[in-house]
Amino acid sequence: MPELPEVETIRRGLERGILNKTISRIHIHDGRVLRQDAEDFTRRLLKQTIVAVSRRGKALALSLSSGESLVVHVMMTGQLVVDGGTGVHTRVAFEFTDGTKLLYNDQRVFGQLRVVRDVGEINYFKVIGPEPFDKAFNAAYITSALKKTSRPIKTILLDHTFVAGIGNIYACEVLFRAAISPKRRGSLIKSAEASVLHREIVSVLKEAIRHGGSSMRNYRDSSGKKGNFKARIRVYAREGEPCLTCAAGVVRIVQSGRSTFYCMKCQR
DNA sequence: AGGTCGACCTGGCAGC
DNA sequence: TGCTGCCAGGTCGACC
Repeated sequence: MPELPEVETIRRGLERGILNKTISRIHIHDGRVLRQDAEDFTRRLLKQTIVAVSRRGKALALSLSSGESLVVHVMMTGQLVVDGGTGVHTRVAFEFTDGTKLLYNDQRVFGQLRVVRDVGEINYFKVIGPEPFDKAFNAAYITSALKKTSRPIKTILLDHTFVAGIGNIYACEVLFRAAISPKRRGSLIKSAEASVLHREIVSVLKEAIRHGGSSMRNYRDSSGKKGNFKARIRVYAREGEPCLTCAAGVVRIVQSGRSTFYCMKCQR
């Protein structure tokens, strides 16, 4: 599912929907999404108040009044829906003392929920690279990181140790807007191009957040709504359709086992 | 050590 | 209709 803009949209929705609410009951319909014993999970969450909702990369952390955190990674098909009706893919349901609910739905059961004392216990938080909107993520950082690798730039953008939060859709969109071929080796990216990459990463992600993210299949925000950025997507999943710049056909290739969409004429 | 490739799951869709 | 194979917003560990 979701990449940074979608997870950020969920985070904002949760901030509106469940901040300061206290968990009164937990129903675990499918324990496979838990990364710990169900009993331990429940015990550490019951009677806890949600005091903050934060995001790092594509992971969410709900801070609890106990000082612990409920970390949720929705992976491909997870959804956190406030006050929705239970469906076939509801894996965990949280009830609050005011009678409202938060559902964790997940078709493919790839997502993970875990209560930790400190998010630093989770490997994802240890290895993840800078947030794209952080000062530490800039053209100089990009230039020096790319210099060291021969991997294709598309694969590098997907590597969350390089930068947090970019997934398959936005990697394709960023490269299209930067007019850089997804096949270009990192070490062959010039520093002027690194500046363009930085600018496009920031602008595409910000634009996507403004539009509530992209829904290709499963993504829904915390109120169950689809994102609107799909209408602004220029290459992702548009194989065979005309490039919006030059009208040549958008092509699909496979890199590191994942689909890449791009325009061979506009992206060099 | 850097880079690539399944495995983890369920379900929708195209093609026969 | 019903089967088969392919594809899907991610991440990790096993391998070369």
